Amino acid sequence: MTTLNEVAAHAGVTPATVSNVLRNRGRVGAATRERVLHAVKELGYRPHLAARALAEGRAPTFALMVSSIANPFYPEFTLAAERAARTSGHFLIVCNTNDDQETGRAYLEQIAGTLSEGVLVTNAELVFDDLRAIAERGTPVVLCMWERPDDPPGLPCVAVDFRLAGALAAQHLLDLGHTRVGALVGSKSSHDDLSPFGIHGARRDGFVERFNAAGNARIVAEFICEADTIRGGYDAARQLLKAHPDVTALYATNDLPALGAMHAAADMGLSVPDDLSVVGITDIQLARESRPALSTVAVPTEEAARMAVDLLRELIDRAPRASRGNPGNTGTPPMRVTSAPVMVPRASTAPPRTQDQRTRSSLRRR
Amino acid sequence: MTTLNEVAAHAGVTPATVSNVLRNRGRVGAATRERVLHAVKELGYRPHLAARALAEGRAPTFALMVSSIANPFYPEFTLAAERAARTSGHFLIVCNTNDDQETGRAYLEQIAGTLSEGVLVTNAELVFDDLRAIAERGTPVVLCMWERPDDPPGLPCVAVDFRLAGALAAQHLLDLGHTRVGALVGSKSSHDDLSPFGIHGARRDGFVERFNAAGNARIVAEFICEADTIRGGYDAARQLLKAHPDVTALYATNDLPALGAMHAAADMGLSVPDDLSVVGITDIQLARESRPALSTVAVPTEEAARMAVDLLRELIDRAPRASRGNPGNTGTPPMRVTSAPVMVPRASTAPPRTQDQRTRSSLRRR
DNA sequence: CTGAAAGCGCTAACAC
DNA sequence: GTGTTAGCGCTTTCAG
Repeated sequence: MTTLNEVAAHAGVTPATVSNVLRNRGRVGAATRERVLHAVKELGYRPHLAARALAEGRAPTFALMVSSIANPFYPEFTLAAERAARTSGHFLIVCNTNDDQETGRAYLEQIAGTLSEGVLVTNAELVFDDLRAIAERGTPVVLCMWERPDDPPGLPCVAVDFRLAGALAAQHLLDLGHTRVGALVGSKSSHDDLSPFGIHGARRDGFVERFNAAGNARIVAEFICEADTIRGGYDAARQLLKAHPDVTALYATNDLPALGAMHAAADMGLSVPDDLSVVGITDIQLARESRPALSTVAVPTEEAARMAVDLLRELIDRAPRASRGNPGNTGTPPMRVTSAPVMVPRASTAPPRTQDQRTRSSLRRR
Repeated sequence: MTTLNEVAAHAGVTPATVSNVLRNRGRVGAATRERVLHAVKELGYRPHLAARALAEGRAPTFALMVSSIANPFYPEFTLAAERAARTSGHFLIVCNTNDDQETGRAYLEQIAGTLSEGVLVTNAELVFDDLRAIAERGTPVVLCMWERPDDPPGLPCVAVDFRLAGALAAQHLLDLGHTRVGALVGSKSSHDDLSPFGIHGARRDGFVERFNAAGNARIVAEFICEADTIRGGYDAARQLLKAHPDVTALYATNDLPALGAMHAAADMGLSVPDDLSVVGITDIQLARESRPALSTVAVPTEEAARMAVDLLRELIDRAPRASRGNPGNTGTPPMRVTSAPVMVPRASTAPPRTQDQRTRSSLRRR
């Protein structure tokens, strides 16, 4: 490994000068600069990032906490976050918590402020208290997909109006003429300060409110999705459809369960969208690629990732290492809100069949 | 931020002692150990990983290079790799190269050996030379999904027998009685020392060889998949099916294109598997979750990830930081081969229709 | 068993 | 413009 010192020796200057030319800091004479650059090239010098991190008091990485990168939403987010992070020379360390509090805690404990300059969190519920602690200790933290702009989490965050997303889904179904629908609502966290519907409370409430506002329509049933997966949606949808065969549409608070609901419908002999409409939330890649393509409320994932990284950087700049350890600015933590979600109608939703169409189709079931 | 020194002062010992108790190194008296531990707890001390990295000459991270984490194979691999890495206290830095040589190079240049103790590479083609350079410089590198066990890359690697995978897919189709099939072969890299079919050469050759070995069967057409995506498979399949409507089955060298082929079939009025069988390779999560579920050759992804991480660690131990800069052991680089891929028949493959069934079905097309 | 001292590779004041 | 001098926080010989 070749070090700054070696380069300096080779160029007949002092390490400080080399450092200066490499980072365009102090003014350096054109001649020496040439000599240094030459030596750098010749020796194949590459700065030791860990050493630099120590000296600068700041590491060139962000930690990104996700519940599981296997859930297709997160790779999309991760990709965007990484791109954004790279613009300031930061690397991204992925931390899969698997929705396990201990794992999340362990990551934060080790990484925050020591190997990572800041922390991006997509699933804050489980480690909320730890995040507060980290933040108070002076390491910037940003919650990346806060679901309720109207209810700030008490930490810096980027919020997406998921209540509106739910409302848009409801409106879409209403517009198509659906009056009896079922809802599959995802719930995993049992964190107390969240709605009884867990982390998808806002998505659920937005849907319910809007749908009920239409006098003649009703939400026939709500079923909890045990897991935010295709399988979870499949199981929940089967139950719901069995218990309430008269619904003409299903709303799911996330795309994966919505996709699962489509499969369930298919397996029960219902054709989507003719017999049953299905609408989800997020617009992950797969929603475009499923058959039929999933109607869903698109959420600005990339924008959220970019905003989160930007916010993180601002926090870092605002609280330079000088003030590390200080509680930092005591004002209310900043919140950014992304642009609004938008309904993306695709092939999984259609007007409900008329009564006798339904009768016919019902006969076909099972 | 509380440092080792502060803990030491608080405990009335010297930093060396604190370090010792924290890492169970030098023998420390039970009493002092207690005192130190107490101080650590009281002050909320957390070791500064960047500082430790510098002092130890080794960073607690691995870099994982992937072409794009958005391709669903990689998250699965990443998850497994992260788990394995954690067992030795390593974090994973994800490096999305987007199949761009410059990006890959930039990552390696910066990270390898300075912020990462080792490099895991899933897609070596583009940065092969750089990897060699890195390795020679003394930073361990492992290629994670080498496709041809019989043709070692000249770098440490974990190989999966993809030729066999192709053969298994062929055998499956043969067993079902297919005699006229099409092949969708993925190709992206144009690296010279690879087959004309790019990085999927082994998968293609294995299939072709086995299929042709059955005298009465033939591969009617091979089409190149421009992109290793659902869309790429969709486009290629459409073309192939249009040009060769008589094939009864499609083989794709990866699951995503296979999924796309199923969609293409659906859009062309062909039912899978009745009119057309489709088989892929890998067995990504999505293969299980598609409708119909995709028949595919399962590749031991998790095992590969684990083996890769293990191998990387061995290389690190073998070439301790003392010998950094030395070419290291000059023998031929180690290669590990995972257990064999296995055919997983699911709903997307079936025996071909008999002649008049086909005629009927053909009429339904368009 | 514990302390003292040197140094990992780099940056950052400040002097010359 | 360039060199000098201190560290960053931790590990690690080597003495005591």
